[in-house]
Amino acid sequence: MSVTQQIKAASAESINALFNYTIEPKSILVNLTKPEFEGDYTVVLFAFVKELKKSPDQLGNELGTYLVENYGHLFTAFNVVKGFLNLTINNSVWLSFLTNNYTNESFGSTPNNGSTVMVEYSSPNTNKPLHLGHLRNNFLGRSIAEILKTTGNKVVKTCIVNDRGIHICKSMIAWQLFANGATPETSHKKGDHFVGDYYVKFNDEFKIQVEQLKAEGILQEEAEKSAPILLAAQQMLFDWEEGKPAIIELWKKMNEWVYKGFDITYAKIGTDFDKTYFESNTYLLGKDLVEKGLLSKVFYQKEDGSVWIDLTEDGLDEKLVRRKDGTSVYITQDIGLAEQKQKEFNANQSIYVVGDEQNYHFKVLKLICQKLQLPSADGIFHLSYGMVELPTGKMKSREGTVVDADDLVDEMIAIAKQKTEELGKVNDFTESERFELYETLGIGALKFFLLRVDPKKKMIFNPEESIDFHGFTGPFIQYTHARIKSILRKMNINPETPLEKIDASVGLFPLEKELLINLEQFPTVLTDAAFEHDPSKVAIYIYNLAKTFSSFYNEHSIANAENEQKKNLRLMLAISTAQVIKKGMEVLGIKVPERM
RNA sequence: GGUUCGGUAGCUCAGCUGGAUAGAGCAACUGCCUUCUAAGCAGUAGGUCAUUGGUUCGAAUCCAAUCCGAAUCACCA
Repeated sequence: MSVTQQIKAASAESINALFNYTIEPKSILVNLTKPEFEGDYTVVLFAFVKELKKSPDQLGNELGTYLVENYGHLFTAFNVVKGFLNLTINNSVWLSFLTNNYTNESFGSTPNNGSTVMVEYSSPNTNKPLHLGHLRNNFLGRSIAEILKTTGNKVVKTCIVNDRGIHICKSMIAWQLFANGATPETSHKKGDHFVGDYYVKFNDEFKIQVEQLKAEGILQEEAEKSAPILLAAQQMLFDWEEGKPAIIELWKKMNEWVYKGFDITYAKIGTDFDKTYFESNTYLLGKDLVEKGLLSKVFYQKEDGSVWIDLTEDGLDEKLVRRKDGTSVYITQDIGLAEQKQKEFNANQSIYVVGDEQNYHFKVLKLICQKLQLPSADGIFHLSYGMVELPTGKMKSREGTVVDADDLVDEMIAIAKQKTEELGKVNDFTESERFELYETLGIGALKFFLLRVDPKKKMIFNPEESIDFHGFTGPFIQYTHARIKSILRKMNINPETPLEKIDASVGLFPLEKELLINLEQFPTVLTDAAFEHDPSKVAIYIYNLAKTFSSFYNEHSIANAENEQKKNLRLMLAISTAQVIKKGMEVLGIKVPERM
């Protein structure tokens, strides 16, 4: 039980004993005491003042007295300011916490809770390379999966590859028309970029053809529908669905190029999946569910044969689930895939990491699944995240305003290299050690930058200003870790080094206590982050921990502590901090170096 | 137009289940490397928490209205 929980429980018990009045421990508000007051934690009493018919001061004094008298192992002193009961925690609480956990690798983890969670993320299209938006998606998905793992869930990471459809055919037709048989190898390009270039090429050509048609007096709208290259792409999609061998072969070949490219990017940014679904295999799923829905009258058929669901009673619109020609639409595939996943993994929860532009879609998806009474329905959770925008607005692939993932990653690594070399700290590193460090720092800075913000909120990225390495950043935290490791190396301390038990009378300086209070909150932060599906909670916490350590480090010497007891205390604090930083950064997918 | 989300320091963001004088980082300015790594530390300055009204002991936080911005409401995915 965390210290905060203990305070709540003790307060509830005490109020019951003193006033014969029952309150839920959860309903008691406990905060950290503001620095300008004496004490560690503060119980806010206003909520109970009226019910207990006491003045805030009276209540505070009576409760404080009772707590110190009966829970002396927890509290040593109290004071009351207005309606705030400030409590000083017994140092032995902090010391036993520290000695019990400073080498405990599972500190922060929750035991297995028996539940299985699926996390679907990344979900790329195979017609263009990954961009900054995908990076936010990948980092979020990966991090949420790790957070859920450490908090006791079995996690299955999945990816649905959008490998078919008109957008794929667009790059295929452009390649046929303009490539002259060129391949990624002959043009020395990464496969996903190579294919993406033809997608751009399609759009360029499309625009030209539309202009030509307009010059011939055809209206814009009509021209956009009848541009020959678009018609060719549509024919190609038809041929693909028919299984025409030449088209299938081309489709396979081009997708292979893209996958090779993705593999390189994924390996670099640390993305992986337990199960990958391909839309070309799943797009027909859900058709039987349409039939079932018609039978159970969840769906209805219009005169033209198309099938719909009426969601107006739920405050939404009517939604199509099958076209009049019998082909299924996006939502139907998703319903089918949801059922498929349920059959395969029987998960308690299924999290979809998808941008907030699809909020409506997922609302509808969940609602339809519930109406169809699919067992997976209630477990559907859309982890909706905000778009990454440029100062000039939204990124648009067609207008070339996207920030390419590979370019950005390379740039970050290059900046890390430059900054590190300027500082001259790695002169004795081998070539491969250096390269590894630059990757750790560059990618760490990028991941932290994208994960430190509340996922729900859109965020702005300015390509003109490079991502910082100072302050509230990944490298600052990595640096804190490296400094601790450096101290331990110099003092010849390793994980097996036994440290003497610390006497309760040792006394704690404010910064030592602040560090302890911070460290003790780690498990709570992880469970909160899991509950909220919010890695930024962890990022902010780890930053504050590193910041507190830096202040502590500057104020108090470890190697030259006042006495042996203090030296051991500070060593334990340092070891514990390094461990929490490492584990916290790990769930964010960020490595921490031993040296930098 | 309907629905949903957002507006906090010059910039990027915390804080939002109501609690003490609204916090960080960047940028600006002052100090601190002969003592465990200065990617650091300590400090100064910077705010009408979009606006107005309401709820109450107490509102950045809850409610209403207004202004501004975004997403979405496809037989696209």
